[in-house]
Amino acid sequence: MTRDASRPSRPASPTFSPLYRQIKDFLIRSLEQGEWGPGDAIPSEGELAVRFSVSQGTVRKAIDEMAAENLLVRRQGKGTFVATHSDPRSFYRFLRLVPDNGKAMPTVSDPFYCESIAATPEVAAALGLKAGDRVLLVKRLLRFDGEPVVFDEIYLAADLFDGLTLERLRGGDRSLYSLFESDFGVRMINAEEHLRAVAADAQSAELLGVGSGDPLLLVERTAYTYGNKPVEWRRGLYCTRHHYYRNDLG
Amino acid sequence: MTRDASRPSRPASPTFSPLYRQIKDFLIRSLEQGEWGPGDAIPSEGELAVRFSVSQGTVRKAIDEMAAENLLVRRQGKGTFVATHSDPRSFYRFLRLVPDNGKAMPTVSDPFYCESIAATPEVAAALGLKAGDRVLLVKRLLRFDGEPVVFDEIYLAADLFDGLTLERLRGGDRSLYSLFESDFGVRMINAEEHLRAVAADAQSAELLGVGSGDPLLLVERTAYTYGNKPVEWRRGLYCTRHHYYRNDLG
DNA sequence: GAGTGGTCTAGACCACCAC
DNA sequence: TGGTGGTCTAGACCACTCG
Repeated sequence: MTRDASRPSRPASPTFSPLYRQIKDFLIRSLEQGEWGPGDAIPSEGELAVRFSVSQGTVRKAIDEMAAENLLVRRQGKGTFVATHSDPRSFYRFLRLVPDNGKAMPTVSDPFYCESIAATPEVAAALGLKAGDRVLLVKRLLRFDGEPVVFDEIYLAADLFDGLTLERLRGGDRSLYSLFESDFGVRMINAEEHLRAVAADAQSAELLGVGSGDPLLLVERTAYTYGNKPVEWRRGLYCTRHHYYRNDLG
Repeated sequence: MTRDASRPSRPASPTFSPLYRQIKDFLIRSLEQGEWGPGDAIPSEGELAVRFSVSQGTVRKAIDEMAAENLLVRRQGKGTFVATHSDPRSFYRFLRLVPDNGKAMPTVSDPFYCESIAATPEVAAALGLKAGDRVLLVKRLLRFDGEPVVFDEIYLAADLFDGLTLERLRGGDRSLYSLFESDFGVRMINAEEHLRAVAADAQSAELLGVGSGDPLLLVERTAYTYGNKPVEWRRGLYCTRHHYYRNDLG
């Protein structure tokens, strides 16, 4: 890694970062550039140590942090793998809705609208675009055990999701993020949600089978890919009659 | 630590846990028993290594995990300290409400009720008590910049908070958890929240200055101390007209 | 048995902090 | 100046997985 030849010496540069940090950054850049795809194994710790001319412990620390951030998944005896939304273990990783009776219910996504529109100022700001830029708007219902529970309006930067159509969305029973990942090479890394209580408008009430004016949970989500780049903004209305939004505070 | 004298050998016991795990467990038990109080420094890594007859790296791994779980706080050059709710850095650590305009507002807790009551089945279940056991009920308003935003009903296991009165609650401008920690030796470690959208009842509407039937964010929280023991359950109604509940998804 | 991640050691030096 | 956490090394052995 970037370091002068006389090993034990340290650059006193103001932008100094430790070796394991440089390795981590390198690995993240490699993921960004698709060096290894979702689900693939990355090289073993030993091999990376040789490649970077550092000890295995240093590589380990870099990978440890990335595993803690859900970028990589370690599997003892097998290797270290690039995290993927296609893995059942993290299928609806960002969905915090839980039925009151605890049972894990079959979740079905039912998209019914997909068009290219001009970004509103609100959407443009969230996605780092200019107002009027093209974005894709997807509308869908999420059903738990048949019952409609979430109405989502999903905005996507059009240039990243070129060719996305309602047909492709309605294809398999994968999660949206799984499809984005495999078909468009866009991997959602983390997200931030803003929650509010609002009164149902006529359309949402109709779709969710509640009365107009009934309280709904409004969930606005911005989702980020590598480099904290926002690539999705969604506005979801959750019916919380028989479900709740679960959050663990550390 | 528990391990036979012939060092390199490993007990093949079915309940084997690695050395750093045993050290971590020991440290947690020490915290539980008040060996070191909130804000205190724990012994240095070197000293603990000697005490447990392990290398510093092993102690380090134990402490690393505890720091990641917010049980300890590392400060380079100074030492490792027991986390505390009295520290400004984690004053309202569990409060996720944020004003729309981003400004950090002065948050004021205004308790107006504190009585001992018999636990309802719901409260008893949450706190691991029997229905009818004594619990303390505290009601309070939370104001942001003078404006009432949260109405909390807080239930506490009576035996742990003996002597808690409205006067003591109204004392300083510390957070509740800071007071629980210093006055009753009960430290909140983590919590789980269940969120729903509900319609305001008459009392809540009055207190929060909204219309009866207006949508409010219902936040039910169970808070745990060491050993995942539930010690508080609260029902909060959040007015989300000018504030939102912020959640980061990893 | 070969390869991978998981644990552990003993020792080195650096960066930060307080006195 | 001495003590603390932060980084890094070189090497050992263990536990798990798979062919």
